Amino acid sequence: MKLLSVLTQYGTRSLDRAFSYTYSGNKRVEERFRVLIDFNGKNIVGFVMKVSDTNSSIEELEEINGYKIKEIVDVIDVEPLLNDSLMELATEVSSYYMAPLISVLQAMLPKTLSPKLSSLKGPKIAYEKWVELLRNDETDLTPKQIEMLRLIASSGPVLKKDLGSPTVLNKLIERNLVRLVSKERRRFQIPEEEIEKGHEMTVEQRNAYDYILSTDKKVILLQGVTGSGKTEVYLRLSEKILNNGKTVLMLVPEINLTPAMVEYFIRRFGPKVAVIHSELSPGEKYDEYRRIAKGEAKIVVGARSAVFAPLSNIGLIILDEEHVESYKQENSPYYHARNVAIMRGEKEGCKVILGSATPSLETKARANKGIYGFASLPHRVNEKALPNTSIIDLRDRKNYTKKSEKLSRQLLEAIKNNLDNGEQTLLLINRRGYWTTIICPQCGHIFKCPCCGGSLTYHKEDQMLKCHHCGFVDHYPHECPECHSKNLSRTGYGTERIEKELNDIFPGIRVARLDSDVTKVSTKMDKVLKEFHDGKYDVLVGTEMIAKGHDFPNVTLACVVLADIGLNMPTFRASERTFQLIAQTVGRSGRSHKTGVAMIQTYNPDHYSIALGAKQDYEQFYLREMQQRRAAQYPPYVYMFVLEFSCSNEERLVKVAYEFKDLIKTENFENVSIVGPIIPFYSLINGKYKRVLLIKYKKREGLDLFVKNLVERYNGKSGIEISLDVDPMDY
DNA sequence: TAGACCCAATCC
DNA sequence: GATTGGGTCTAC
Repeated sequence: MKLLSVLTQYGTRSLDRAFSYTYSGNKRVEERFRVLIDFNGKNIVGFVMKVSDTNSSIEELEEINGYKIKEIVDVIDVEPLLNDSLMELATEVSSYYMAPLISVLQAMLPKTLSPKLSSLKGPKIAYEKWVELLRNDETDLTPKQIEMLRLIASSGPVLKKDLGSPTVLNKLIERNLVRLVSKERRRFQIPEEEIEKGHEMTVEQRNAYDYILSTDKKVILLQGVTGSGKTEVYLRLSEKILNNGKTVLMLVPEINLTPAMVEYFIRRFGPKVAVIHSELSPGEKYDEYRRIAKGEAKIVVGARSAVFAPLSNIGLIILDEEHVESYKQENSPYYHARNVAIMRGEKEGCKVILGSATPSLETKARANKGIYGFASLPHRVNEKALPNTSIIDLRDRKNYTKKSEKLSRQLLEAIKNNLDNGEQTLLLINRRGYWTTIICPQCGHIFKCPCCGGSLTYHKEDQMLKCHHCGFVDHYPHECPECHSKNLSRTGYGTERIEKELNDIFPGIRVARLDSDVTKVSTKMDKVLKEFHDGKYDVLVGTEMIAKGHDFPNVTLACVVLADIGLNMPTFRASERTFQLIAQTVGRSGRSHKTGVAMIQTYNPDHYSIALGAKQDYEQFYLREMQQRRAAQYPPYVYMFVLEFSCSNEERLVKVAYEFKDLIKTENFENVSIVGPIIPFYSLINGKYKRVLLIKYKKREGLDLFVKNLVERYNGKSGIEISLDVDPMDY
């Protein structure tokens, strides 16, 4: 009889431990298999951590351990889900982020392999039948049979369904000339692109390439301005690594937003590439996962979760646009792919490249300190000058015309100019919708989301009020629910209204809009981008997503319509985000032969993130922002844990949050400060109040375990839920 | 006094 | 995460 140590599928802190089960059946069970277990009267999925043989009876085992032991219901897998190296990585991630191991495993594995009940009703492996040649002997065959045999002989294994007549085939099988083989069908096919040779590298690219290969630093920041050709360096390095017989892990922020990067890799490396894509069906994801695990794919291109791709023998990990926040998972286990990539690099003994035009302060600070290596590409490949950028002060009435309160005189002139010249314009407004605030001027009622208290935005397209925070949707109100006044005041604007305004001011203008409302239909994004690229529109209005990674040669004007939106966000990264957004948008203009123009409209023209963003002066921005971070004690000067307390009883919630704070304080950790309990921006969601404690520290040892134990002890008690986020992006 | 409701304990 | 059992509140 076998004794199994099993994690349950429940990713909660109180259950972050193994339970004992027995197995006396004759299926293969090993570590890292999923098993079906009866847990407290319910069948759920468990994950085997350990298997041992025992000669004792169940009764004896129960006697020794002091608890009942059940037999598992069934074995699910026929081979382990993870290799040693990934299992170690999971343990490390679980311990760094203080998250239950099972929740890390669930985040690592594709849906169909995940240790949870829902994975079992997912699609199974798709099989298809192939016909394989055994003996090429044409004696005594009819012409039909010979024809088929020749086809199989000349083209290798053939899909059964491609062969036609099954009677003819059956004769061949009967005579032992061919046989049927079942093979896993790959549902996802990489589009066939022509394999492309590399470009000649510039001197700068060559230097970066040589440095990266020769340095003994394990993590290297590759800082290159937009258009400096980081991609070619990635491709060349990948080529080199592949030639050495190793594999490459290429991480991008979001596949949909960086189709160009994927295409480059496919064009250069063809079928050696596996793409992990958010739009793949679960079956397709599973197929790609298997193809990687079996070693058929040598390069994996994918977003955040691809950092856990089952590649073996990794020679290089590249994380492009390392500053982008989508690398951080927003729910448990709250991991950051950059950090996990570095952990994995260490484990695999390979280098990790972090690429960006505007690196995160954390990364830049480490590069400056010499913890990371540093390579830079300071010039655009085609030696094209950066666009001519102006900041437009929206406080100054001189900058307005009668035509618009949102688009300045200078901007309208520039758009007009571009229309006349047949050149294209990019307008970035980092907010969706038509009206963003709706108030009753009679009684002061503000339309807010009943679930989370966020403000409701009116969307003209479907004439609905929407909450961008929690997804709540309501009909558009024609009167105030409190005083029934029909005269509602509507202010604030987003992408939809800029689109409308352009159409009003320039009759006949061809405007396309791109934001997450449009891209809900998954094919829409590609379509709009392609049409804009092909010149079917004069202007593209959109949110952040239009500023990322695209190359529009005919865009000679790029404008941030309201640069202040991000500045007012309640996070210590507000300036950093604003700078990045501006720098990125400016970089979209004038990418081919024509020199571009960029405009930044703002009410804070003197703010350093805006002034320096317009100049694309990263180094100055870095220095200024580091001073701010130091003064306010934020990363990278300190590390942070964020504890979010949530409870339907506000009084009790506040009490526990203070209690918690006091308990940590009495330990007198060195260089630890606790901010709060603070009332977060969204402080009431679905009837649950929220409070947040911010723990800032320099040395983690001791503090981490103390906090973790405290969370474990308090979580779930008195109806209070506590979530723990290590290295949070906000606050 | 039943049943609604809340909370803490338990799961191998 | 889901279930259970005990304690307390509440409506008739």
